[in-house]
Amino acid sequence: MGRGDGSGRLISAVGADDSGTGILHVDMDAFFAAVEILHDPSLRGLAVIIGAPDGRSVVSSASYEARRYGVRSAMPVSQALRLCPIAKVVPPNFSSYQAASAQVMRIFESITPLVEPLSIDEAFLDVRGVRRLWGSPGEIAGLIRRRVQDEVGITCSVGVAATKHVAKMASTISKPDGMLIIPAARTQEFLDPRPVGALWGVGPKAVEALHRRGIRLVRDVRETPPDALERAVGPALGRRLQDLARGLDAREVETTRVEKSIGHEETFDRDISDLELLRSELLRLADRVGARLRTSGWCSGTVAIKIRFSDFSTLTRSVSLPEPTDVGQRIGETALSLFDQIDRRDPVRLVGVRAEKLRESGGGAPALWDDDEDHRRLEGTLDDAREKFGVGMITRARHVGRQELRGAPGKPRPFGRD
DNA sequence: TCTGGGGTCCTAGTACCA
DNA sequence: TCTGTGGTACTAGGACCC
Repeated sequence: MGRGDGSGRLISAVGADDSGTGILHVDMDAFFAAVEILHDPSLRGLAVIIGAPDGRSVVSSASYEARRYGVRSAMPVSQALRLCPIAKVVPPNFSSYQAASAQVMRIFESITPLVEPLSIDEAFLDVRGVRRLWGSPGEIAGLIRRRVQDEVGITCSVGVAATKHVAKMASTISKPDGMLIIPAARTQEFLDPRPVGALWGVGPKAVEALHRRGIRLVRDVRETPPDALERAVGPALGRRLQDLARGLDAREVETTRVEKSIGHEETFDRDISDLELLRSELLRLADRVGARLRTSGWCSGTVAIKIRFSDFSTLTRSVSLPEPTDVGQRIGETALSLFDQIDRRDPVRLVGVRAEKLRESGGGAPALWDDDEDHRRLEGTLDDAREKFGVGMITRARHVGRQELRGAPGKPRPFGRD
């Protein structure tokens, strides 16, 4: 979803030329906020921010009324409230977002089997094979917008183009509640005047590197020699940008996705120096990673930990296991051994555990850690520590909510903000 | 002023082996 | 035996996405 406030919006007229297109990108508008407004109509027309009202939370979603004050996704809630003091802060309710998302995805799948969910609130659709059933891509985009509005009660924006990348750019520009069709023959005309930051994979660092070389527009990317571009942003991104700037994007709409890693991390209410508490948190996170591995039928070949210190510096450590595992206890022991090798110079604000190099578990391992006595003892120890130190509680509720969104490998990955 | 959580992908450095 | 080389695997860190 775009982070914009709707300024600079472009939309297509009904019946606009859609020749040569067939890929749709559908993106819900301010999805989390829209679902909250749906459930509480008194919020309609207000500046709504989705995020925890205290602690170190960031904005998960904001209504367009809040965006007009400069509020953006991923911004600390405290900063958002300074920009927009009248905003109503609503804690996230992930299960209701999941339910709305499932409803929307069902609409997509009733139109074409070629649906690629990108996140909880957006998807690519390939409608090239269903024209005789539903009409042209532009007509199908209109149909989807009407059905999402009528059946779910929220609005979405749709980009229609010949490729995924251009369709996604088009939906972003058409927000909110819009549709933009880019006929194949006019792709270059559409791309050329866009800023480089609009290209997929170009974030703040790449924008800075490109700007330093005078490359500001997609047209500049297209006209820059490949070797100069690769020197600016690296070989892989450089080559990709060459193609994207020319409207070349051979990626098909993929209906399945295999997860490559599963992890959990937690930021504490305030920074922690107590080693035993940090170790307890690592064990708890490892336990949850193991539980998700078993639910999904996967084993992990590598365990990684992430530690973020009070100065926000972050380090990761990882190690390959002699035998793949889905047992939380083993993952936890490995995480602790990595943790013990770290020079813990400063208080810690975040710890994380991740299972990588996933492979099928082949029958699945017994749940040694989730339900047994050791696990209960661990949680008891942790709660004692929390009581003693009074930290680390803010994100538990959010994690529980997120957990409900978690899918097995092969399902779309859910995202933390829309 | 303060920076979440869950992911993917890329790059660079290093180790190991033939 | 020592050195160089190329391929591969592993590890760490960072950028980016939503």
